[in-house]
Amino acid sequence: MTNIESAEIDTATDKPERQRLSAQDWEIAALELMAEEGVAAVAVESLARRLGVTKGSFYWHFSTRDALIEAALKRWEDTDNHNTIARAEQIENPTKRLRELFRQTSREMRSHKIYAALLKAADHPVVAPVMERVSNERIAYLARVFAQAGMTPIDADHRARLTYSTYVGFLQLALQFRASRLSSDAFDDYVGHVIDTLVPN
Amino acid sequence: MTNIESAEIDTATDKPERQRLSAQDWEIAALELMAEEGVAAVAVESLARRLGVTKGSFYWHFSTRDALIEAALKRWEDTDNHNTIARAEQIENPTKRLRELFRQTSREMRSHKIYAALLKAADHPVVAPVMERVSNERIAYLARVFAQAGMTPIDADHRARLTYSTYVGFLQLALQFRASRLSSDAFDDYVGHVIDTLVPN
DNA sequence: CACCTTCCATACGCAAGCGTATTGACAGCA
DNA sequence: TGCTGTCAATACGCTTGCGTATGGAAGGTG
Repeated sequence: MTNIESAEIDTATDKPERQRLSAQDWEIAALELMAEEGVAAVAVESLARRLGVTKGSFYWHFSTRDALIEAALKRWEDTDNHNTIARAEQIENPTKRLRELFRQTSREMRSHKIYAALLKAADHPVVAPVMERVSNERIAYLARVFAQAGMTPIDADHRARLTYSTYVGFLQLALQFRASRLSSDAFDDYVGHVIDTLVPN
Repeated sequence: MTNIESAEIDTATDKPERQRLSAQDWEIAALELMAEEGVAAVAVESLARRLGVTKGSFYWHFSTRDALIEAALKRWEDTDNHNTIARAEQIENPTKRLRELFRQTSREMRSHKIYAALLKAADHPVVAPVMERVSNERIAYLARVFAQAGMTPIDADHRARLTYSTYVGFLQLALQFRASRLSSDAFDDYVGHVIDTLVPN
């Protein structure tokens, strides 16, 4: 309707960006929404509004909603996810590496928010395999490091599972209801306690 | 239509129970469905089908869907929930009580399934306060016991949070994707490791 | 037996969400 | 300038789920 003007004024929502969109744009927006409001909130028309367009655009880029979610998760798995382990891998000493991994994980919420959102939607056929892959990879990695730190294979395996459960549980408790939300200092203190309890020696 | 016969034959689904329903029946059925398929699956018409009636019945007992969920959760909180702590309370020695609490929790899935379902729906305005209450109660209880077992107040608090996170995380990992599902023996072994790691002495 | 209360069925309106079909705008290139 | 490919708007149909309105059946009670 008012397209000639809107090329200049262009306040679909209020952001002056607006150009034609690519599949990537949709995927990124989907991840953003997922982090904030969960997988269920990633609805086609809702996302479209958010991007200042209509469904007509979406279905040009993706054949279906699940296709978008799948693509978005692939992107997340390939980027946000891989880096986490890769960065820790640089530290030689296994024990130190574990400590650093803990502290590192306790910051940088973005990727964790997405993981928490996926956790709540683990029954969804598209996210289930992703979660299974990611979680098992991480647990296996932890087990390797615990073993390197001197634990027996079985103990390392158990400790890895325990540690990862703690991580998952913490995400829920902290992100969901801000009830058990700690102050920054108290939080560091808590992380310290966790490290002392779970990391050998 | 075929009501005269159905009083005798009565196979709405296949269970020969069928009588007129009470609010309780709906609440219990709702909890059952929640445990199996999550809060989102608790839909009025779906539940009605499950009970062999129609919505007409439901809206006589409850004014709204949320009212049902609220009532069901209240029931859960009052029964399933209270017993857990009460039963452990009988053991004198704090350390032994903790061990027993762990082992006890590692069985009897029913109530835990519901808790896991609630966890995934913690953003729902009706379940949020329930979860907040229940979780905080349990964490506070754990902290008390850890303190009784000889830890300093601060450490007891941290350990309680850590322990409860482990519980929550385990629920997710175990119940959601059967990926990291263990055999019965291996599971007992794992629980042993958790106890050794988290329970003092 | 008449009647009232309790429980339930049926039919409807409404919103959200997915997916389809069709048409339009615009950019780049011939 | 006209053609073509890319991205987007509009309008539609379908399903699911909530809630309402209204009438009917069945059991107890006077």
